[in-house]
Amino acid sequence: MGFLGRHRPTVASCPVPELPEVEAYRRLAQGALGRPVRDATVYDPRFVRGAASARTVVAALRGATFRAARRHGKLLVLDLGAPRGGVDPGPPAAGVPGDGTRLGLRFGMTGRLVVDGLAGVDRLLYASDRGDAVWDRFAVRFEDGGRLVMHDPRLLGGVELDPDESLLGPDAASVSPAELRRALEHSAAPVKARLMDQRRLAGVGNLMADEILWRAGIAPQRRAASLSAAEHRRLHRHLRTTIDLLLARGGSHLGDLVPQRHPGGRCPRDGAELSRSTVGGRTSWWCGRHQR
DNA sequence: ATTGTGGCCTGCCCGC
DNA sequence: TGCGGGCAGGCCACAA
Repeated sequence: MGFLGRHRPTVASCPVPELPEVEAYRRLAQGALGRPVRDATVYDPRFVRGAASARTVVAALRGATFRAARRHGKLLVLDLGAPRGGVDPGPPAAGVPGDGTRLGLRFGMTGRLVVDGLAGVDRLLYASDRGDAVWDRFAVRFEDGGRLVMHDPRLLGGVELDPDESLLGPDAASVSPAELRRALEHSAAPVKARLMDQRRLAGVGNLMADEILWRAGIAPQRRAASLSAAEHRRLHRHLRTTIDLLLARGGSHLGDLVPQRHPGGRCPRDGAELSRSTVGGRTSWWCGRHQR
């Protein structure tokens, strides 16, 4: 141990919560549907985001049930059903803030979801593997005794009552070519920054952006508006196939480029040493030989 | 309006 | 051996 680059690939072999991880959490959360909530606990008030206070969030949950688990980009939305014996409010109006019918879960970088003791993702990059209850930030206790827990050492995630889903762009897993083009055209920003802008396109984080651009052969610092029609098509194709691949493999860290995102790392395609720089405020790795 | 920057938050690993 | 600093990245406030 100790020589340059030895530890980094090891660390990078653990997932960061991006779209594939949140999709795994969504499936996990389906196991929480239809079960009456006995109580909810906010262990750290900083974990509650948005206008509603921790007290309001807890009040909205007590006696309710989760009726659906949806994913929009990296946001997991749990639709709240009526309290037991109450009048069902009917289908929720997605994107309407303030109606008290939806609970949004964000995982930041180190957040994880645990339902009845089962984690949706085995390990997290930069998150401790220890399941210390110290880092439980929010929990829902069901009448049947089970629990839904959000665990987040760094508090970069959070829960929000009635998150404004209209602020999110189209979901990256189903974005159409025209939608992707609209997210990129006329922009002087680097194409990578635009891909990661959740208002334009929801679901792509730093690791996936590097993987997608590497596969598409497009340099991350290229101005978004400078992409040709052929590059738009190529980027869309690789965006969709990369997401499908990572969903199938089960994690955003399971791309081909990710293991090489460290000093001395080489392009898996042509063997060139990868370049590193900051693009869109994030550390970016790319191949100067084939990404143009 | 768009685009860029820094701060939040903690664990880990480095050099001193 | 301990300590300080850099770094990881999603998201937000803020500046230009």
